Amino acid sequence: MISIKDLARLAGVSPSTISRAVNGKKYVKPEIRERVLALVKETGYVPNNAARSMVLQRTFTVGIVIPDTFNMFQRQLFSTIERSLEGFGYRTMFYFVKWEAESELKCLRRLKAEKLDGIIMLHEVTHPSFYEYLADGAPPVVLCTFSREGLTFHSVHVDEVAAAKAGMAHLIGLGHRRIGLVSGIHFSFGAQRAEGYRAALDAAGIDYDENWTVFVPSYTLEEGRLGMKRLLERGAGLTALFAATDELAIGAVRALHEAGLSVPDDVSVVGFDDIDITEYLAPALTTIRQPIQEMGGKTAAIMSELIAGEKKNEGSTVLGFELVVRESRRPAEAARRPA
Amino acid sequence: MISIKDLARLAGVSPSTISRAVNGKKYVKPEIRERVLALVKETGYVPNNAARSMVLQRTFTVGIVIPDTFNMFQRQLFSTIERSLEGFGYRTMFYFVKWEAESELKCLRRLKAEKLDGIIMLHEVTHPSFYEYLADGAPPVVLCTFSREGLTFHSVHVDEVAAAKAGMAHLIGLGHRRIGLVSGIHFSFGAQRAEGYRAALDAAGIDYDENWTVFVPSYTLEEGRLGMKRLLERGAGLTALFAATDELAIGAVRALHEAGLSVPDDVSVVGFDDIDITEYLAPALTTIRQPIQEMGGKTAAIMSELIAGEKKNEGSTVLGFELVVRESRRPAEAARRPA
DNA sequence: CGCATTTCTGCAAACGTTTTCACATAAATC
DNA sequence: GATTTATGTGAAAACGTTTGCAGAAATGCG
Repeated sequence: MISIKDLARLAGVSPSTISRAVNGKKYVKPEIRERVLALVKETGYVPNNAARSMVLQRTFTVGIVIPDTFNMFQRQLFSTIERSLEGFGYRTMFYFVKWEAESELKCLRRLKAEKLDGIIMLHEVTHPSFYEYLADGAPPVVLCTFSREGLTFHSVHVDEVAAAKAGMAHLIGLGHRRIGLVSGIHFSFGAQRAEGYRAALDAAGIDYDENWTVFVPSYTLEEGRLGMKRLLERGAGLTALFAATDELAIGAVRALHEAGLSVPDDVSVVGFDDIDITEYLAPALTTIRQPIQEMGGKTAAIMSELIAGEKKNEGSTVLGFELVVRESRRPAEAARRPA
Repeated sequence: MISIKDLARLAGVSPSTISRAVNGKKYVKPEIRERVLALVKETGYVPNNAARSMVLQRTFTVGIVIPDTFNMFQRQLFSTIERSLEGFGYRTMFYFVKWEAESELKCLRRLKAEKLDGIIMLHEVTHPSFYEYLADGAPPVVLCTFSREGLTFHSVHVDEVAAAKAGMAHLIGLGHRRIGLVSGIHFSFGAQRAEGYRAALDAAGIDYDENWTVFVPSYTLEEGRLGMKRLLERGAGLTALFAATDELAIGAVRALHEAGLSVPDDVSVVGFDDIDITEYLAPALTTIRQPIQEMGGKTAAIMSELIAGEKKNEGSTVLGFELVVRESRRPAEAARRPA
């Protein structure tokens, strides 16, 4: 692998001049610049990142911390962020972390070992020392899809409680009274969406029954299926289900089918996120759309401003959600065989 | 951010000793090692990666090149590889590349700028200079999910043609004769699966009709839908469809539904890959399973051996596939209304 | 033409590690 | 007790860049 010194020797100039030519600095004689650039192309020389970040004390790289089991929503989101960040001239480094203290600490060590320009959290870590680092020694931070009260980070997210309420309001508006919930025990959005669920029932004057809700350990297809099975075993006579994510909803629909029930003829289902696949399902899923493009773009833009020092490292950006009505719901009176 | 020198001053020893203590080398007095390690924990010191890779001339990092539009199969695959690589003590750096020469060249530059220990290709790039680099100046390379004839890289993949033939044989065995194909124009697997499709028809003595096949520009849900729509417009009376990926299959099923046709009552559908969601769909998708765990594990293992210098940088590992029969197919005589 | 700018160039220091080498001390061997 | 061997330590070089500084050459201006 060729270095700047090799190139300097080849071009008959000093490394300093090569550096200036390659980086498009002023004060390089045009003919020399040309010669150097030609040589660069010919030899395929690329400046070594490690050496560069060593002296510059930065990497032009933004770290993205994301659960290693990231769901389709997060997948679409991080792609948007990555593309957006690229537009701002930043590279992206992914840190997949598991739901374990050890994995979080490992991630933290890796974060510290790099001179990142910024960190985007797409994952709500739990270890206190992680937030300690973020608040203190770390480069600029943006939390995306969640916020953390009491801490002054920038965050970009929707109003989860209100969004869940809107989904529930839709079902209630269709005449449903006995509405189930499948949510997860992890991440604050799980609790917030459950809170929206309850608030909507309260607002409609519906007596809340513990039998209607189930909390699963992760937001996967399989957990959605298992959660719905548990709900079915209780025989609570539900005519509708609110799922905290589209994945859970898809799993739940499968469980209903396996039990011989139809969606939406027997049970209506509403999901959350509006991932790509929802509109290709049978039935296409009614869901709450999070504005993925906007979220990703905004997150990247804020990060860019933060790095440039044009913004203070705090503030909350709350984006709008949208109810997307598709095929998986039907008025309550049409429900033939409740679950 | 604290450096090794700061730590040396705090501990009252030289940086050399700190380095030895932190890296668990011999020749450090036990009590000093203890004192240093305590100090490391207290200060949260983590050695700087750039400086480290500068002197070591390596990064303990494997680069993974992957399409920025990676599908669910690739998503599951790279997670497996990442986890596996972590087990071998390697970090992972992702390079998302678009289907454009410029994007490939950019990726190439980034690859060169880093002193990676190895490169795993989950994406079949096209630019000649990319393969030139891989063959020449690059660290060890493993191609995963495809191979490249004439070039001596290690590759891990299934026999695509045989796998497609197996899927087709299943449909033909069910009595289907008029079988459509939706595949893509990019990546060699698109052509290979189409080749298997044709070979199966030939073997069964079925006259191949150009109207039965369509090639789409990418392997997305939407392209599957659009591809099937085009097929439907031709009115070729198909009783079955073979899709080159599960995503295409899901999109195609949607198109059939939109046309008022039932899967599998009117048209049987077989996909390829066996991504997670296939078994949760209605109908659950019959498909060819690629052994994702095994592929990822094998790829990581080979990479690890390659880095350790225990293996030559060539050779092909062909893994087995498996037909997974689910609900999306039915004997041909049962087909009520062909497409 | 003489002087003040401006443009160009190279030297050397710096970034934060690891490791070789030389040296000092302790332990083992005879 | 003298020699060999093992253990512990620090100074210094090296990795590949960028950039401040100083000096040289070219240019501008009266």
